[in-house]
Amino acid sequence: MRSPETQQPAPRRTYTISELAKEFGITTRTIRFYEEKGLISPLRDGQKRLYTPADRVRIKLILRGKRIGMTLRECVEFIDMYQPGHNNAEQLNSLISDVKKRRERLLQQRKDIDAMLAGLDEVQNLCETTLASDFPDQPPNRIDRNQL
Amino acid sequence: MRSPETQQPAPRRTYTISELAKEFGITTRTIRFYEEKGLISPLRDGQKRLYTPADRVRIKLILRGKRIGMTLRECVEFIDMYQPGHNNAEQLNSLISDVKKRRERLLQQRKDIDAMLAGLDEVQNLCETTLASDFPDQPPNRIDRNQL
DNA sequence: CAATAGCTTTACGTTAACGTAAACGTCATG
DNA sequence: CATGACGTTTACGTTAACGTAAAGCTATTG
Repeated sequence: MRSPETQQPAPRRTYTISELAKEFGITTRTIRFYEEKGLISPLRDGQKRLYTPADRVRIKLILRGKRIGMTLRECVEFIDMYQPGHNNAEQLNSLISDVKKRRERLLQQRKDIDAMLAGLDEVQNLCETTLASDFPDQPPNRIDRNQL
Repeated sequence: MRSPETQQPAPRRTYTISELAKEFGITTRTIRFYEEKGLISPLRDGQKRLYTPADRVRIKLILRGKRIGMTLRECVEFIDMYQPGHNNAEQLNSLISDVKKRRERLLQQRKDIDAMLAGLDEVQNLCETTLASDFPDQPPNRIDRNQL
């Protein structure tokens, strides 16, 4: 019944620091810095760092947080929300409270983004109509706005 | 025909630095810093700075940019997209190109935010079901998830 | 008129998030 | 065996975005 295909690929794989750096477009210095700050704790093969898939995910989450302007500290806080480890009701309620606050901030950020996107649409339309009316000779490069 | 009501409220009003600081929850130092960096150029009443509604809007836009992790430089770049001043076709096409790049980044950020929001929902659900099953005595504070 | 409140300039301090450089280990390879 | 290619630690440098403090102008108010 347990055919090999149904088993997880068993990601026993590990990564070197430069592999991850290359994959994520960051420097090894950055990865070591994150370790310095306690955001990741890779294994060691002798002196060399070995990164598990879990480490890789953490880095991914960190970079995602950074893209929306979170500090490293906030990134850890966010990631830590995923790790249970919380037992009693008080901690759970506290966590729920944190989640709610963070959600509010994210919703505000999404509002901000939507407003900016709308602004960009306006600007682009204005540019294109201006181009079409003032420079009818060279038609603007066709932009497929439906690609979104 | 031009009844006073149809006229714009004529926002002749100006603001002091501390008024704006209070309104936006920032310090006067921050506002002066933005001026230092060329992001705003308020008028002067003698020695004192006087901010127009336009200045106020710029600050608003700056803070909006900052909320989604833009640097001050990026904020100016973004705001500058709104100011035409661009005449020839080359500049217009360049601006369109910038707009497209910025849009891509914003869309990526929105993806990130949505992913994080989904994660938060999961965490909250987990917390609440855990609370409900492990501590049936004290029911969790009811959270109206439909408020969104 | 002295004090308080609010504004100004100048300038040095601070924190986060790395960059950059030096100096060294280690393993494969021509 | 020397020479890269890759890894390591240590440490100082850098930039952005302000904080903080000092010292002074200016208007009103008790």
